[in-house]
Amino acid sequence: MQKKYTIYDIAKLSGFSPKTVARVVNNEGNVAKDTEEKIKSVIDRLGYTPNTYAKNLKIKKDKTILLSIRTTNGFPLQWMQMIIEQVGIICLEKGITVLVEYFYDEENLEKSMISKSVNYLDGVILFYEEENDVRISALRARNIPFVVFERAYDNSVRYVSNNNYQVLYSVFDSLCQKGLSGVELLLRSDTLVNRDRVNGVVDAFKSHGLDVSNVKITYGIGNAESAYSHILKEHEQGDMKEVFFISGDERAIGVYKAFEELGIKIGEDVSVIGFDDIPLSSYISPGLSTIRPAYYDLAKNLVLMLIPEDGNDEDHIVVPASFIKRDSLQKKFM
Amino acid sequence: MQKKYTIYDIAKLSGFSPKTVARVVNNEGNVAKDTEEKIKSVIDRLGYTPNTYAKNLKIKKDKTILLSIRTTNGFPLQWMQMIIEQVGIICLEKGITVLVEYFYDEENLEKSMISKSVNYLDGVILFYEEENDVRISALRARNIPFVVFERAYDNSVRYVSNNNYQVLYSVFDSLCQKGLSGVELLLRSDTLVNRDRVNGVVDAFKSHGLDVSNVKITYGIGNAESAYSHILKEHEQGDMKEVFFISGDERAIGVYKAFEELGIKIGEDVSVIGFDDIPLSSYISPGLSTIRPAYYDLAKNLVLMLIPEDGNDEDHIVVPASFIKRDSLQKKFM
DNA sequence: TTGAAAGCGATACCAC
DNA sequence: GTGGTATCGCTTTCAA
Repeated sequence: MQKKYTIYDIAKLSGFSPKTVARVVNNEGNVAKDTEEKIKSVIDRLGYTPNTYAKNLKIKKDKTILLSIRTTNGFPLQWMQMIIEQVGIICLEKGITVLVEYFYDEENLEKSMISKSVNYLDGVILFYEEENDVRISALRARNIPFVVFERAYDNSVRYVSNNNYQVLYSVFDSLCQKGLSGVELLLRSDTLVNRDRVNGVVDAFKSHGLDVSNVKITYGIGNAESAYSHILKEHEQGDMKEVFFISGDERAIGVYKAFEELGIKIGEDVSVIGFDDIPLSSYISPGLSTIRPAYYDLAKNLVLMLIPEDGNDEDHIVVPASFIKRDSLQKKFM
Repeated sequence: MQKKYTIYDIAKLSGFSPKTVARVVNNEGNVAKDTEEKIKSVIDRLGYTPNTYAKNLKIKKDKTILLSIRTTNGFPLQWMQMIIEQVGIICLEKGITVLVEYFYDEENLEKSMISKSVNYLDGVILFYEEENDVRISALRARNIPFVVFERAYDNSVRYVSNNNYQVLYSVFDSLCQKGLSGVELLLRSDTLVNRDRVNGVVDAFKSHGLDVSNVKITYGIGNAESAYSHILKEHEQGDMKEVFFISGDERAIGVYKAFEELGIKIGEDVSVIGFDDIPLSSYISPGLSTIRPAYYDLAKNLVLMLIPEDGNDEDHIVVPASFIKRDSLQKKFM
């Protein structure tokens, strides 16, 4: 471990004052070309970099945001990784430091950055908000700005979300027009996000004068396995709709496996529609029709909510997603 | 925005000195029970938390590591997310702060934490090291400890890796014993990791006295799409092996799709083996046989290399992976 | 068990 | 263009 140099070391060795060194380091201008070169050469020689802590002590300059990810839902899902990557790229560009934290139980809150670092954090992005989320009360108590991904339970909480209602409405409006008889929605649980999606579908049916009983809603489909066994059971009971919407492309794999075993052809006998458009969706066979969130826009808005640039002051931002048609859709819907 | 309280505010309001407040905040002991209670109540009332920058200025206390992820390889892959999550959980437990950074081109190095924050970082975990990686020279120049995931090009660089050679050797040793005639290895490119894997397979064949020409090596299979089209082309040319090892479960989807179109039955006519054991692998049909890295152990060792606990001083740690047999394996190999 | 005072490494303000 | 100096909030002696 070698000695860490300070601005005073550079000042002494270059023969100028600490303030002038600071001017060079921070590109403040008002420095003679000659002076600048001399100072720079000393800096390079010693490999000096400013001490982050000292720099931010007097006046906080660096921006830092935290991604707080609840992990109780089991395996990390790919859509989240896609947003995280976009957030990372945007923040690198803007010089914002990104922290991540996998929050997995309430007792860990005190170990969390949320509890420890008030002055440190400029904002927090919360994934998987729950009702009465302990993270939110902690953030409020500490006055740390935060934003939730997907519509929040607490309406006073700011969020960025997909246009769940609208995109589902528009997809099913179009399918109804093309003769859709009925659909089953396979969902994890009765969350706000899913309520929006359900309402979109239901309203589309209504707008076509179709009976709402043609929309079958099934909760408890939290992973590919439960999707698989649900379809098998349903087939046995002989109560199947024509189209299956499954909230999460990863889980669609379970639906595919079930239909394959049953000898039912996806894209011919039935249609399957997912949500997320993860990379694998175009490579399973038949290609999975799905709803593609605008990952970059979602990420950008999440960051801007915490570190606003000019006049961003909306509390709720809804980002349009798009429908990607692939072969899992019956011909008549294409 | 409310006023941020300092240790002096707490001292004044509680009637004790800043030092005594510090003793309470940091659980240093040697404080009268009564004093402690009074001070704590003031702290709670005002929601005081220490200023991270001031705390670390005099003597650096907080531990911070950076995950540096190169993104030129396209979509984020799930295995990486699985390691990141484990790293996050381990660090939360240990009170280590985790930064992530998506590094996507050389020019961004100067914006990177690697360049900016010497005093700030206790260590860096590098994903997707390349030959003459600019990140490594920067880290060296700045004397920041780092570790690479998977065997490094530069042998003086510390790394944590899967036991690529050994696990492939052992898998193919067993398959050869059960009558394997030939295998094709579908790989992205000629990296060290893949060389280890290739050598494991080749040595297994040799140890059974089999001709090495039975091991066909194909590079350029970087995603599901290229796997798909490669298999189709190969079938046309009539040059197919019996077993396919594809480096990355996500890409196996392309192989599945191709065989399905060709009417070739995986698990009967051919076998497919992946690497990573991501969640979807058990739900595609037939279930994908694959090699499962010990994600938790990998993560733990990566963290310990940077923040050693007691007597960790190895430079290269190789973590055993395990073979998961599923239905994509022909019966004779089970 | 408690407290006073020096110092960490930058920045900002004001001189020159 | 350049430099002195107080200051940020906490920790660390060292005394009491």
